[in-house]
Amino acid sequence: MATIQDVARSAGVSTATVSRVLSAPGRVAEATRARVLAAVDSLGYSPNVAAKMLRTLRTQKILVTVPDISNPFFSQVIRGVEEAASAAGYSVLLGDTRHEPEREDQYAAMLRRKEADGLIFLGHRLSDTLAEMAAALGPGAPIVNGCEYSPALAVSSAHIDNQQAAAEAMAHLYGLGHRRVGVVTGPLASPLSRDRLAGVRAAAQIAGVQAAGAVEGLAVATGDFSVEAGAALARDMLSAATPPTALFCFSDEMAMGALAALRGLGLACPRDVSLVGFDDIRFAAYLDPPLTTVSQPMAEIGHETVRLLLEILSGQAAAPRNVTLPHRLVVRASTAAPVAGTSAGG
Amino acid sequence: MATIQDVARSAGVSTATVSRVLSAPGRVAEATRARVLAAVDSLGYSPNVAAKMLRTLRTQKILVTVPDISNPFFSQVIRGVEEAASAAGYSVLLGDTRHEPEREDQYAAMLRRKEADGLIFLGHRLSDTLAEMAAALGPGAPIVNGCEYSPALAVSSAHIDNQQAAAEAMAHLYGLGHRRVGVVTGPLASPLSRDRLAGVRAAAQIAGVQAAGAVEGLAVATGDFSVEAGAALARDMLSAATPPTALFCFSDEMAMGALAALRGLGLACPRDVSLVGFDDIRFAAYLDPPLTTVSQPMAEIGHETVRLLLEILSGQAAAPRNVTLPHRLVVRASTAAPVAGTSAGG
DNA sequence: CTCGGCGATGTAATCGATTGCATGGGTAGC
DNA sequence: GCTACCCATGCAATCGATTACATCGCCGAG
Repeated sequence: MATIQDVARSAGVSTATVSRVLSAPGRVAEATRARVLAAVDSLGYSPNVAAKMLRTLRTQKILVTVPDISNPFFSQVIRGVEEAASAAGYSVLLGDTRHEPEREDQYAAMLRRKEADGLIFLGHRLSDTLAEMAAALGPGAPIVNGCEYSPALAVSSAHIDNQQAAAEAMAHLYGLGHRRVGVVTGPLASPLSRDRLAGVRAAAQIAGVQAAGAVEGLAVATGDFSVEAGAALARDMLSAATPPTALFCFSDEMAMGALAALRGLGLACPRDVSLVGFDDIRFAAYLDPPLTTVSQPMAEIGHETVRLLLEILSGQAAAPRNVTLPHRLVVRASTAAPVAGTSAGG
Repeated sequence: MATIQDVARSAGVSTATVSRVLSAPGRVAEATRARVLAAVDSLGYSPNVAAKMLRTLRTQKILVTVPDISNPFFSQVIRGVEEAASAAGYSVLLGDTRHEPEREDQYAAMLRRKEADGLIFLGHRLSDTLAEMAAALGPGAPIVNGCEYSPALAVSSAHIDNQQAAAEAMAHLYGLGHRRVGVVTGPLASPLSRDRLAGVRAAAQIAGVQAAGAVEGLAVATGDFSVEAGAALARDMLSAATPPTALFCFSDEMAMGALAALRGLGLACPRDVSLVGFDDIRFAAYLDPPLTTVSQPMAEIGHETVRLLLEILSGQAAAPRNVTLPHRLVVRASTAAPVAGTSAGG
């Protein structure tokens, strides 16, 4: 491994000059620069990152933590992060927290030890020590939230308008004539779930006013975004005395579970039960029936979080920015008007 | 940020002693050690990784490259890698190569620059420069292959017995009475696909011998593991003059695509077409019908690759080891005996 | 002709740890 | 009581870059 010393010797200059050629090419004379560059690639030199890091306190690394990397929604966002990061000359340190606070703390410590220049966390949980750090450093804290937006944490974030998106999904169901809708949320500790639930309630209210008394109610169950939870909760809801005619799941994964559950109960989708998911993961269009869902721009969320982080790292961030990216309700075949007999109209 | 100097001063010892307390506690007297440790946590000291890295040439990082992180199979393997790595005190640098050679080279360069102690690559492609490095360093090269096994590359690896697994899947279909089977492979550049195909052929031959002339043939199409490819290729195969009565896809994703395609053609699974997938991703059991598939121990593959890499890094590896982990054919509802009329027996 | 100034380059301190070698005190063996 | 050795610890070189400051030569203005 050639060092900067070797290059300097081979080009007949000092290490300072070599360093300048590589980082501030303008400050060194044309001829010298050429000589140095020749030496650089004849020796195949590339700077030692550890030395550079020690000196500059910059790692060129972004730490990305995610509650569950095997969740396709997150893995698509991460793909976007990786893409944008590597385009900007950063590498990605991956942390799968598995929803465990100790692991969150462990990764938080990495950031505090400056093993990465910044942190992008997907999901809503930020370790306490980092929350303090964010509060202390203000907009300069190199921490960005992806997918979620927690007003309590004063950090930049990239996400969709979850409330609005959920309201649209519900409006779609009400528009089709559904009156009893079951909702399978994510953990309510997450603002994202609460926002969506708020959207759901707002839509229900509007629908109730428009068709006075026609909305019979909302069954709400709290899931954890997994197929298994979707299946279990959908089964419960659909086994109730007056089951909903439509189900809205806060993730496509849960919708997949719900689909399996309703089949298990001998019900058909959308004939007996309409189903709406959330995320539009790659498989949503390939389910049977193809899933109506809220499409999130996953790659774009990833890109945007990186952009926000780089903005902070370059010192240009005056205040946290919360970027709302566009979502889209994708109507496929899993939603339809309820069969007349089923809808016990008020 | 407290440095080792601060700790030394505060404990009234030299930096050498502090360093020894932290890395070779046995070599320092009880009383001194206690004093140093007290100073360490009163100052909240933790060593600067860049400095340590510079001095020791160890990064405590593992680079993991993957052709597509958004593929749930890979993301589950990565989850296993991350888990084992972090348990061993390593962090994971993620590289999504997107099947692009330039990105592979870019990450290969990271390893050569020693930005990570070792590389785990999922998939079959290893950049040329690293292949040379592996050849040159022999078993000492800190490179491990996950999921795949390429005899040409003398590197350690963790994977299942793909040939055997594919043969079992085919035997299952033949055992049910299928005679015309369509196979949707992955890219044949990958040994994994070739191994599975060899298993398929071997099984076909055995079935042919056992039930003389009964096996009418094998339609083989080459996919790329994606839902889209699965859908397109299945559609083609099933539209043939004498379509297969069963399909074997080399990934669950492609099987999902195939499922959608056959429904699109008005066919039912398993009544008209049986379907076997590969991987047993989390969703396989939730499809309609639940998918018969070859289950791979994804987390375990991840763990094992880390174990192999650590073995190399500790200098204990005398020769590359290729670890075969157990797979399991999981029979669910997507496979059944072909309907009599459909099977145009010889 | 001289001096100020600037552009190009070199010198050397510095980042924060690790570690080979030196040192000094204590102990055991004879 | 002396020597030899060992254990605990300190000293200082070192890893490979960056960069503030010093230096040198040259040019143009007065």
